[in-house]
Amino acid sequence: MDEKYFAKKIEAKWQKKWAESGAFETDIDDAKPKFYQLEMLPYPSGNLHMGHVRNYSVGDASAWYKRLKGFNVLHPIGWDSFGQPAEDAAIKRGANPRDWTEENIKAMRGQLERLGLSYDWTRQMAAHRPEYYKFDQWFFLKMYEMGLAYKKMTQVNWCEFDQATLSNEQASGGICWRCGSAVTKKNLEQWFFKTTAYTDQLLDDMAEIEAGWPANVLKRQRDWIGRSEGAFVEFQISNSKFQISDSKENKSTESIRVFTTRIETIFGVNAVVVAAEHPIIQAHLGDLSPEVIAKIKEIKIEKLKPADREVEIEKDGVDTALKAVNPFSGEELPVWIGNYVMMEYGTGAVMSVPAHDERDFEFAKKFGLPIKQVIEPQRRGDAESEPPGVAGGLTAAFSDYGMLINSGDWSGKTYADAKIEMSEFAKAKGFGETATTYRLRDWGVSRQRFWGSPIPIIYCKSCGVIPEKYENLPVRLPDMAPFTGTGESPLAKVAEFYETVCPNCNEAAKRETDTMDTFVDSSWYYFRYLDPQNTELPFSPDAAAYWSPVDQYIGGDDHAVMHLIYTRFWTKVMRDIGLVKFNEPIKRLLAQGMVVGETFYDDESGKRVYYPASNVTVERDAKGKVIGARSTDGISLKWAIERMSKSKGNGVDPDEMIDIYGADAARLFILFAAPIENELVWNESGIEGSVRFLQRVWRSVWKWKERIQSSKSEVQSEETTLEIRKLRQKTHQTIQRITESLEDLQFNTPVAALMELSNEIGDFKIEPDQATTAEAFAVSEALLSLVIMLAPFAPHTAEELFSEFAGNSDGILANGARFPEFDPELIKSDEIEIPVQVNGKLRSRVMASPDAGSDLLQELALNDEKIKEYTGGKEIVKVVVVPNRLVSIVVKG
RNA sequence: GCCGGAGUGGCGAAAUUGGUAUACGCACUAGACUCAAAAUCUAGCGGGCUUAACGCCCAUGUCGGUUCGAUUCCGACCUCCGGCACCA
Repeated sequence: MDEKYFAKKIEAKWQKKWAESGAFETDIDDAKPKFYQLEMLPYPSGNLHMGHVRNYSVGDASAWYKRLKGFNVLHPIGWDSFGQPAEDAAIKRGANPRDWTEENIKAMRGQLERLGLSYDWTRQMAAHRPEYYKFDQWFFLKMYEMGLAYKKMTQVNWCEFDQATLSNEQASGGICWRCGSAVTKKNLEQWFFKTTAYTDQLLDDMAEIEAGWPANVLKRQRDWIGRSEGAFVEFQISNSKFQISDSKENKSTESIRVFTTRIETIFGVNAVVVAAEHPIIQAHLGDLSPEVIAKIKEIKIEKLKPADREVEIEKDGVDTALKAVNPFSGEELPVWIGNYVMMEYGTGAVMSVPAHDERDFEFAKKFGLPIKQVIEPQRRGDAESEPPGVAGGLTAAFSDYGMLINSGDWSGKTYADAKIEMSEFAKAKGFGETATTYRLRDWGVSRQRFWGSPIPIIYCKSCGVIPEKYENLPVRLPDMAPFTGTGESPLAKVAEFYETVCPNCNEAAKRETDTMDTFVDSSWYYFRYLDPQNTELPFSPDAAAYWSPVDQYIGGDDHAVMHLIYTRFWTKVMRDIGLVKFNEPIKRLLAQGMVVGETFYDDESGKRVYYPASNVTVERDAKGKVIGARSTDGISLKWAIERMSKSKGNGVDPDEMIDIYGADAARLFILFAAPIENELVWNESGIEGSVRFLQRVWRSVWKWKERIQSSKSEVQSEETTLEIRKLRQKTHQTIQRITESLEDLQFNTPVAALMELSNEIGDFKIEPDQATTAEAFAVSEALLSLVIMLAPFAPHTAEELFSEFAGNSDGILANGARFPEFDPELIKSDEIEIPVQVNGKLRSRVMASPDAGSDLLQELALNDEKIKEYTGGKEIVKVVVVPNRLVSIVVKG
């Protein structure tokens, strides 16, 4: 060991040692409990960013901690390696997507290794490799058999000029992002996974994970699924002009079905409002007036425009001249088309109750439709619950609950009773039923892309849609395809790929040329780690039974909805296939905050400029709010906090960090700087503090190591001093604090605790060569505990220092070292300081034994000289004594 | 608009079931060492008033409440951040 701390030297050394000895390769010791520590896998862009460093530093700390606590730890990593950037590189530079991806993986693996992360690299997976995507296809076939994968026509954005499908983003504003021509909708056959088959399970099983998942993630998933309890009600079309003429039996079979959550307001309906795409409108296009047709077109075009969330869209619509009958009141109502009704939700038709729904109110006001109040507050005369402007007619919708009025037989009932009774009535009469609708849709998985798992389906002229046989998997991607960038699947141009024979009749047939959404890969990747070499199954049920579910999952909260819903869905499918035996794959989830950087813009040009933070002074107003910035060379700048990235010029390259400060310092700092769920504003100068801390620990060990070694042969003595007790107390308190924090997934406070212990060791003023055996032991205990507890945060430094104590360089884990345990006896003090308050204000402190009872503490407090000054000549009203905590005296006069 | 979350020094942040507010770090100031600088070490570091020993007052977004005692609990308000959004 060198007297000076050289991060580079020891980091390279230990990384090599770990790799050679397979230190982090997973093995199963039956005597130990298991722990599956998982972090979200990266996309191999070629560059690690600070968000990754944060994510993986936390995961690594957790994995190290659990190993030191005596768990069999599985801590794997892999690559989400299918996706658009590889294809873009192919389009732009003619790169081969596979080579491009493999090179990036190689580069990023190097970066991860330089961080010294304790992964079991033998279990690595990569989505783009056939041995992995084979099982995407395997799952697809299973789901097809189970009726969970199906094909249907849907509308996609289509550019006629480019002959290309466009994503919603690419079709923004109704204009093709590439050529500028108008976007049309095109019907395209797409494959779907039936996520909606598991909607209720996805909601109800949240109860199983409630304790371990952040509340806001569950809430967002709940909102996304959007369960809504209500009823369907049929409104018959009544005017003969629009009856379907070719209906032989009954001319009035046509009806509009609406979905409502407020059936009890049905006597207040003034119109049925439908979406412009509603089938009834399509069916009667020929019967509608030219004005109505024009309006429909207008509304449809408006809908294509990009949604601006800040601006509320003005209500628009038109009376179709159709009439429908309110089945409760018998009233004949107009049927309107409204731009605020969405075809995608419910039935694409609503009953408009302006008195009790804000949107309907706005619509009625604009078009002068009648507004009839049918609900009044339950508590009359209570100003707060009164509807707005009730005396002279409503001035706004009254959407609270209350009693029914103007509602025929139901007048006078409470909304809750009426809701139930009216639903039952509708069902009995055959014009309605209770219903639950959801916002969640089936998962469209077809992508017209090259760089994804091919969908294992064959189209045969005589047999139709035929799944590929299991023994023919994987359906391999060709090496290359003509990339036109038009959005049409490149595989459709590779005859060697799509030309095949029908597994059924052996006639010539054509393969599906779309590939799967990359979210498919990330839905089950962490089960592949459990059994990465399996060629028959995605993983064996036995391996899954031992390691899964995941004990701890860590990743960015941008995946709170999509990825984490898909993977929950996938687990339920795997359970139904028989691969796993549980409902929920992830016990505990930690959503880590983003790493952001300060970004500066030139005030005049508005252009982004790069300045190191040290060359910029940030200007704040009196309240401390940032109002601007100025560079040292006098240029006025605009200041912003933005997600770190190279293109924004606020990015920090992890390699550069490691090069300057070392991986340990970078990791330590990123954990120390802020609670893990907070956003972290990267700040360069803070990391130097971490380096200083590591150097101080290093020097302490260096200073004491010889004395500690020599003390090992000395006879232990019972002799003790105040200094020794103080140091040992701090040591054991620190062990307790760090253990509790890590169990609670806090990573910033343990680092602070390590620093405090290090400071305490520094304050131990005895020189090593004069230290007694007992003193040397106390220091040894403190330093050894410090070093082992440092391992989750700064493993290289910890390993190097530990080998000084161990006398060999096998490493912490190989030596069987364990996270230290604290001794509660040693945490206790002989004497503690008890604050004394008079009338709620701190006036003095008295020293007492921690075992001192209330009477003794009261006596000590009342006899304290300073306290006497405050109590003298006054009446003592009350004395509150909290043993071990404080004494509070109340006086009068 | 609806639903969450958060406001503590110059900055990132601590604070157990309500019990000594500001731990730890950054930045800053002064001193020691040095020919000098860096590094390191020592001391100081919420605001104010007296002082220069002690001490006192005010401070956890604002206002109020409960309590011997509130950053913590309750009510109202302000500000910021995040999610969702014509979801019937």
